[in-house]
Amino acid sequence: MSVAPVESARDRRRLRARRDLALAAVMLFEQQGFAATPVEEIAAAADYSASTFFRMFTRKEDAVFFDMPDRLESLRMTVPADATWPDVRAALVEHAHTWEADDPAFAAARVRLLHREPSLTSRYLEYCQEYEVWLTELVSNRSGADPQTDVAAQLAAGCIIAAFRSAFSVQAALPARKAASVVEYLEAAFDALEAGPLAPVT
Amino acid sequence: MSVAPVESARDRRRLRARRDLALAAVMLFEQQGFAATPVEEIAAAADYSASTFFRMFTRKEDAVFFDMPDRLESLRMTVPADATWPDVRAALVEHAHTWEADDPAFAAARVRLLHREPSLTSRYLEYCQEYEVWLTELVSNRSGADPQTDVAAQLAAGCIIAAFRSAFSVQAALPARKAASVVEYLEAAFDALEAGPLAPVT
DNA sequence: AGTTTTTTTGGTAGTGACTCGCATTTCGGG
DNA sequence: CCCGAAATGCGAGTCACTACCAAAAAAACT
Repeated sequence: MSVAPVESARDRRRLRARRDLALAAVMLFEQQGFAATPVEEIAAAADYSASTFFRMFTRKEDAVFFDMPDRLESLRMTVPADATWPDVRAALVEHAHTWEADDPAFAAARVRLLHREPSLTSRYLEYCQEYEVWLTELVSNRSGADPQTDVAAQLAAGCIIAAFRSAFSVQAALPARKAASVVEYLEAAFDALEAGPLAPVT
Repeated sequence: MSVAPVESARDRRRLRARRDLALAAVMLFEQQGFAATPVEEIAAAADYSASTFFRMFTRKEDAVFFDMPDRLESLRMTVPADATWPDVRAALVEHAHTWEADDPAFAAARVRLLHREPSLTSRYLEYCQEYEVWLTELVSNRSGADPQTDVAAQLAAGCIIAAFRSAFSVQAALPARKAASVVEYLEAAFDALEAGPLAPVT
């Protein structure tokens, strides 16, 4: 058996298929809407069958987030279990940066699409919750409490993700020409979080 | 035409049907799981047809949250547009209180179910986002900014909902006998939010 | 009370997401 | 070059959800 974890030809083929299907999906969703685009059509646009689509993605929505599992995994591997807040902040900023580094236009289009289509928004929120669970564990490592029952840890994680989400949300709401990099909004959100998030309502 | 907004016999019948279907749904979901329970079975358990079920709820998941639209609406009507943070905090605590006031056992069971079943968790997160949108508008009223592009307002709203969610999450994680009222966890979460949510990770 | 009108309900048919098992093809390794 | 394993496509099946229609029930009106 082979020990090569990443660089097999099969893996490369698989990655390419996932990417092709994802690009086709995003394009079609933008043009005709999520509900109006059957999986069959997405698969056909990428020269695959619907069977293969569901072998690549467990759900129709997942095609749009084709790179999320890998990115989330690399985030998990990068940040040590005893990281402090500045570490986490820097890691998340870097995370957001790589997100749009490869193809800024596609990244922005996807963020906008994801905020327009309720089904995709819902899936997005599920991914955010995955981030939150990870962050909750990270935070509760320092206090030594059980992450499942530690209100303070869950609150901290939730607020960090709230900052994350607000950055993407604002970028998506701005017209393509006016929108800046997510990193800028994210830094602003983190600054506001550190300064006290309730400031504007107090 | 009638001007009576609430107390029509039709409305009462409708409310009762919704509640019966919801109770049947929650019970069956608890026993056999969400995916393993077809809508047909829920409807039959409440002596209705599947047609009627989908007339009452747009989605299968919505049955579990049958009282959410009303509760959210009453929250909107209660809190004035120029409310300050203490007002909002008090309103949300009261909101959480009424949630479990009628039937604490059912409320706790539902919260636990909702955290166990991914499909229900997803729907729950969508409702949380509705709260967030409302709070964002509330907060941005004070700053006068556009809620869609105001990072600070969205962050504040997200953090408030993070506190809300952490309270329910902790209650759901605790075994039925050990769990206290959600209000207690919510007050603790709000206190932590006011004191600075990043404290445990700094 | 009886009739008309409106609402509610259940049934049927249809679409599309998603699953499963199978036959065929394709591909990597020996 | 060949053999075993994995990838692909196909067909059948389940179920959520929608649209439509006909019958039953309730409300409204005389």
